[in-house]
Amino acid sequence: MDGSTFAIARLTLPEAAAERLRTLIIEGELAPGARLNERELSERLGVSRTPLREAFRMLAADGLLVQLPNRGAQVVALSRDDVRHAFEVMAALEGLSGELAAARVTGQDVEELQTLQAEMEQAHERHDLPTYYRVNRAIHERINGIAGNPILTQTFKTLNTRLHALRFRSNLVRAKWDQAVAEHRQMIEALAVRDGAGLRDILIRHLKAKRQAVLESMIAGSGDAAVPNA
Amino acid sequence: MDGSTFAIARLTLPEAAAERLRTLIIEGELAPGARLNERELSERLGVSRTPLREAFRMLAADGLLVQLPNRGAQVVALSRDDVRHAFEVMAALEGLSGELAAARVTGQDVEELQTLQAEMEQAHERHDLPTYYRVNRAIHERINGIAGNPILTQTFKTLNTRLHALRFRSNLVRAKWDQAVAEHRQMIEALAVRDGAGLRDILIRHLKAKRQAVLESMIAGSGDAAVPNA
DNA sequence: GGGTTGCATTTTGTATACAACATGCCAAAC
DNA sequence: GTTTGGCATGTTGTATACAAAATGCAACCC
Repeated sequence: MDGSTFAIARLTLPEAAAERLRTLIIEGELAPGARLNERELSERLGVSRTPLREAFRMLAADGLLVQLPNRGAQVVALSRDDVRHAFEVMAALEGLSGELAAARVTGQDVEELQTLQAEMEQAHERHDLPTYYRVNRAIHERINGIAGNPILTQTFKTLNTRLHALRFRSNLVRAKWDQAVAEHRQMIEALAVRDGAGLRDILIRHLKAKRQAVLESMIAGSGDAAVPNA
Repeated sequence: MDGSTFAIARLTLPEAAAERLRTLIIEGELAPGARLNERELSERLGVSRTPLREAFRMLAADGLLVQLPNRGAQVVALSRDDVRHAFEVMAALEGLSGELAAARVTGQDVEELQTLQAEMEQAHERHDLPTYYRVNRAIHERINGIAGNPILTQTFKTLNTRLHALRFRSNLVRAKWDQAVAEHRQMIEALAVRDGAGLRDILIRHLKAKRQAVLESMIAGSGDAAVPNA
């Protein structure tokens, strides 16, 4: 047996703190560029500074925070270039994911995806954005899972989390939404016939549209970030 | 001015500790699967447990350690599947790197790379393995730099560091060495004529050969790791 | 007045004491 | 003989005290 199949997930305190902070960052409670005071935050979270600092390290590894020596942590402010670069890498990874998934997909996988797709289209029709996002995410995670490469999944997830800190969800315009739903249908069709190259292309196109949406949601500006993020 | 141009690099204590541990792991001083006792290690490194724990978090993010709740940290033991997965992702990233580099390369870049290539071939001829590795690494970093995508560079580096923990350097056989040098020459030729697709293919082939070498250097076994690494 | 220097305050960095948890052993019960 | 429960020991987890560094302010000098 797996051995960890029945293990109950116990979140350590630093993990829990990191999770909470991640939410606060993604929801914009902690704004990009904001400096995080350790004492204040530890009181707000009801945790002492030691586990909080470990949480900082984890988030810094995720790219959500930057830590400056003797000057603490601040929330990253992604530049337009950062977004472009992240999407460039994510496109390559999605492409790989598509090829692998097409090679390994089973009939049952396709059925499950078609169910999800139907669910998503219903949400689309009744303008249920939250459900749409949830199912959308589920579909992508499913395809990633079919690809069967945990390192790929994890690498992709890290980049994705970083971008989520931008909170670009808000302004999804109708035309793009329609397009995204259509692309999703194409994905599953490509998967069903195991067309790896085709799926690859669709995923990359899909991601390019997403990048465009993210960039448009960002206020205009140069490629400079408000905060160093390397 | 840049502002940080004259800044002297001060390594924080956790960073320094992480760096030292990274070396110890890569050089095999700390064997895969080994459990790291905090008190003992902190004494050996002359550092208290607090910064050491932050170093652990950093290395865990790099994928060099796994941290089990209430059971401390252990050095990861990569399975053959892990290696396969990592190379799959790295190949996709290298391919992207090649395409981007071909699109952005300048004449000066090519000249510099040709100098490095000559240096490498000399090292190859006099069987100077350490120099070969150093220049080899420099060339790859150079190409990665030309691609001009810091996120790509960093993602790649992380995966590379992970694999280095395997210490596969030792058994490089003659035939493979010759082949690697030849492939390097092809890379630079492809770059010189801005053949992105060509460079992409060469880099991916190059990486596949490397993967093969790494897998052969690992003792035979199933895909299972001695230590959970997710 | 503009600039610099030194001090007070705030904040981060490190060490360490204490608490919680895991592990191995031994004895007792079945 | 095997299993279970409790205990002793060691190791990790957390809080906190103290040290070091950065920051802001005010006095001082030119």
